[in-house]
Amino acid sequence: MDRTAADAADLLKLDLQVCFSLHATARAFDAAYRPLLRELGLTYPQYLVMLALWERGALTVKELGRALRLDSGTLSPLLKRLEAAGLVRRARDPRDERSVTVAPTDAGAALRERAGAVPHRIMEATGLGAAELIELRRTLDDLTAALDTAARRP
Amino acid sequence: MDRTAADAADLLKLDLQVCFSLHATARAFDAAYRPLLRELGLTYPQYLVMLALWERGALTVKELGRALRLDSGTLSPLLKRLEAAGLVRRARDPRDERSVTVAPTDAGAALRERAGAVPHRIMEATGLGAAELIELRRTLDDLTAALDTAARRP
DNA sequence: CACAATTCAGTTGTGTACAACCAAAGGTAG
DNA sequence: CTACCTTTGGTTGTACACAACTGAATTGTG
Repeated sequence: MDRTAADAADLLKLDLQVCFSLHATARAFDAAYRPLLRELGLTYPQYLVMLALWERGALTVKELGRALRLDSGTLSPLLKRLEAAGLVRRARDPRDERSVTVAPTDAGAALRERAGAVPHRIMEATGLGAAELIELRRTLDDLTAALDTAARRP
Repeated sequence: MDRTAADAADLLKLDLQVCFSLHATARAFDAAYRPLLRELGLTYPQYLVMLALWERGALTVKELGRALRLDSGTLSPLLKRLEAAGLVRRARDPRDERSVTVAPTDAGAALRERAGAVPHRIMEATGLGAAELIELRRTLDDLTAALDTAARRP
């Protein structure tokens, strides 16, 4: 294989390598969060839901799904586990019985204090500065937007 | 809240936002691969296994796990599904009966041709050039390494 | 040789993640 | 008012992903 052919083959492998690296990093992040969240009795997606509720008070399942990019098939059982743990309350909206409003209980709100140390410890583990993290986030969001757009025009 | 306090709060949220963006991008990549791989009857992790086998011929479960960063609890059922689909063959290594060697069948090898178009179509969907993809991959790999190192020193 | 420690694949249990489908509630055109 | 359509949350089925454990095979050590 000559130089040009080798380069072309490498190029075709690039997307795969990026996708693979992406999954590896996502799992490494999970592994970093896991022991910290374990002390709170939360998984990472459950932590995301609690963060959204701490920030915005009460949300419907649909609003949570849009904010976290998760569908009802993922959220429904997750929210039932959080409810069973006594951290959130679920109730049909009286004005639209199709909607279910999710809100933190007192115990769920109290958990916020104990969760305060998590972000700092994770940021340390990344070994990156604020500027680099901001740049990375922008790159990832742009990439997600491009993939979403491509998915809608097949 | 004054400017400095707001900046500090934003900084603490950064790791979360990066981690969230990371998961979102990983899922967007999955969604981009899904319809292409569906035609081949593969999921993305199964595609990764087949790529490794196409490249290197035959690997033990342990070698696959190290290459793809997956453990036996994930690989065992995945490989059984690939075997049930007739794409790979599994056999105990006669020289070490603990090891299981996985190799593509003729059908598995033949699938490589049909998979040839996948990388190009994904790369188009990312909307990124080679240089940007290379840079992103380097950033992600560094980040994974930093998180792995931090995980080993708690 | 005997026997403890290690390696390797597999199993079980829990928790995402998504597609496909369902039922109830609400809205709308006729 | 009725028939249709959309919205919303839920359920089912399939497939990762990992922790914890099991059991067989191998290796190391006295």
